[in-house]
Amino acid sequence: MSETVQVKPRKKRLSSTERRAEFITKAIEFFAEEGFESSTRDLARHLGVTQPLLYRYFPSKNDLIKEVYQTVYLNRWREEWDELLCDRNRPLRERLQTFYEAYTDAIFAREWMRIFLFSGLKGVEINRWYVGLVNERILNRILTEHRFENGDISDRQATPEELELAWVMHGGIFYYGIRKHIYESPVLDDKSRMISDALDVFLAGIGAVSSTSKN
Amino acid sequence: MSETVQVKPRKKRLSSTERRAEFITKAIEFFAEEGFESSTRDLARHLGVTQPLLYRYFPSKNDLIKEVYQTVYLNRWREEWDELLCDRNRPLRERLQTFYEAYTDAIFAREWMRIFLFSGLKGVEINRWYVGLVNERILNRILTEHRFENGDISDRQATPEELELAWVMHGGIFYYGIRKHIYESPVLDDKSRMISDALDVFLAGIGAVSSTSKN
DNA sequence: CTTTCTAGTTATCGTTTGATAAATATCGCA
DNA sequence: TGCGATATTTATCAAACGATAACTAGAAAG
Repeated sequence: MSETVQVKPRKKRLSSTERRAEFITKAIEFFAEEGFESSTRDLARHLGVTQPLLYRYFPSKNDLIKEVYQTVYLNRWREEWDELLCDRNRPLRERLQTFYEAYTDAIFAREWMRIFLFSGLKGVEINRWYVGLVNERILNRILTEHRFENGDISDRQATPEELELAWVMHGGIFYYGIRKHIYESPVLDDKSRMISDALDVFLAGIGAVSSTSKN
Repeated sequence: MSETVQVKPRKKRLSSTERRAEFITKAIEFFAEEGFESSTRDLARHLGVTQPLLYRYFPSKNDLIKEVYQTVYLNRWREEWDELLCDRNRPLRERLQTFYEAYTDAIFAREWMRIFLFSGLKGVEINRWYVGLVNERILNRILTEHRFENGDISDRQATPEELELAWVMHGGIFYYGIRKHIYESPVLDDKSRMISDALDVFLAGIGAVSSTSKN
């Protein structure tokens, strides 16, 4: 008989922190697909290890989930976007196109979208925090920049109606990601075009709305 | 001692089918809040009965969940909306305002929104079916009616770009419900105003987009 | 009042769950 | 090569899970 060589697909042994990071990365994949109620045994199978090993790296399932949240939510926002949105050397339309293309590149990932909604349904704190971030770092800035570009030099706040309209625009773009990654429904391939149209429509409409007072 | 009267809070005994319907109604409340992974014991507690009783009305937990889906999804669409959207005696703008106010009255309910998203994340068939319904009975009709009102008598299909823009509008409105019932974030109180602005913006922009061909 | 039917409860089964302890395998290093 | 440290597995626990069977109560029919 030909000698059967025992193929060991064993990877190089990683340092403790690297292994931990690998576990979190794969836990994100797993929980994004199966939801956070899935069992630690199924998770361990997805990691290719036994279930009790998880408890050497994380004190409890809930602690692991918290780390998943942290990893998914944090470092998603890029500092350069703050400057981009406020860069008055470039026309607002152009800034918004650049921003939304980069932003949706970052968040329109299956894992991020699904974990965002899973955590939203659970009502966890970090989700609410993120909604506040969108409000302040994106929408209010857009409205401020729009007022500036249209010569409104009063430093008034955006009206609730203006803010709502910005949310409708933002939500319309965001819903493209929901349709694609949650509903798994076909969407227009050309994401840039979708963004472009959404922005055209928004910028054309925002002036009319903010200057109109309805009862 | 004053005689302690045994207060029996027992309701009138319902017929089997009525009781069943009551269980489903309360199961919708429960699952909408806690998710479908929650235990039948917690559900029974919410119903004020013991857990095995559930199995007298439903063969299994999964069968109960299916009935919850059916009840929540079905009969949500009103036949009159089909006629409303296609009623060419009224201006499209007015039809859309009436429709979206009624439609959002129907779906912007905490239970519906949450079960819709829970089931969407699980990828159940009925959710995909509903997305198709929105596509055909709302968005494609809106685009057809818009073409008609603007004198485009060719019976061409809507372009993918036009359909996408309709989805962005619809998604923007829908996202108002997500923010309110999933994120539990404050939204503009005046829902009619939100719809009105979203429609103004959409109808102003759709013409420009459909007549523009970008590479 | 007694009988009958069934909505409802109590008791319990086998499985799965999160978690722990003890045993083993494998690496880094002298 | 052999030793100590640590990564990983095997074995196991108590609690919670979906589900079933056997018992009980309470209304309806005679």
